[in-house]
Amino acid sequence: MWWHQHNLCFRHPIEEDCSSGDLEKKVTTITETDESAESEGIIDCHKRREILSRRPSYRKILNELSSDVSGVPKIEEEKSEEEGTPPNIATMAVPTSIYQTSTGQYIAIAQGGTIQISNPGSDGVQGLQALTMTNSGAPPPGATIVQYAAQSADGTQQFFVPGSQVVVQATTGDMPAYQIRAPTTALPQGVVMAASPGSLHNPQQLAEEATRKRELRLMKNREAAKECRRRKKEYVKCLESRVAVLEVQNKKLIEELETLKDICSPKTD
DNA sequence: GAAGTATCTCGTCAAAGAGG
DNA sequence: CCTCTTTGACGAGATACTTC
Repeated sequence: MWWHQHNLCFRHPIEEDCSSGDLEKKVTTITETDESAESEGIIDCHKRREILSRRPSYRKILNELSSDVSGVPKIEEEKSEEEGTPPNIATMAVPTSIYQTSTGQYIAIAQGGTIQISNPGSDGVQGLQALTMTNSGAPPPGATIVQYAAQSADGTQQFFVPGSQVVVQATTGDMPAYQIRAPTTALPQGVVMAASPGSLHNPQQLAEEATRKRELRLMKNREAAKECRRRKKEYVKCLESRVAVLEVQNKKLIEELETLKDICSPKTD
């Protein structure tokens, strides 16, 4: 595991005194002793271990590197795409339509089927969430009416968007979830069905809820994996460029050493 | 061109960290 | 303790490259 080496870098020998078996599975033990370890006994070893044993993320590692070495780019907190202008930001600049929900959130529907949801409390881009309609094609002419119901007891909210699709907002926990759905054929367009918690006792509905939760989890993990891989690539790139810089530095130092040697011990003919 | 192999990319799962 | 996030591991499919 490549990150084990990073743990080696961050780990302090004092950890030997308070290390748990679980921790040992992930961290290679440093055998050499450190004189300062004893003097630092005052420090809460649990706290220390907590800090040191944390599995470093690519973002943290790279930011650590970037603080040490100038010229190393930092991985930003929220970077939607690597090169160029992120598509959601670009579309955000010129949204086709902007709507406000009953809870005060703003929804921007851009060309290409991207839906952006922003919270009123958030400033600028940070509160934006982008959703892409998978089956978004050219919206039918005139289909720009948004209809939504008042928030139900469980926080579920639906509203129609162009393209005869439905955005379903389900506020489970503190993170609102949004889904793009085709409206059920049984319901006339514009009629909103919001499931109340009491109506979920039906086994079929429970199964549907479980499926929905699973799909949401998979979708989130899919995106997380993409982001993780992007960070990993960036991190590897960063390391490679750092190696290149250090090689040049090393070469220069060797040359300098040779020059100094020549000066100090001139050849006698 | 077909077959085989190597490499890449992506989705998913599981385990552990992080935070409330 | 629970939920969410992060990331290594794994498998499947796609693509590139090589050999015949």
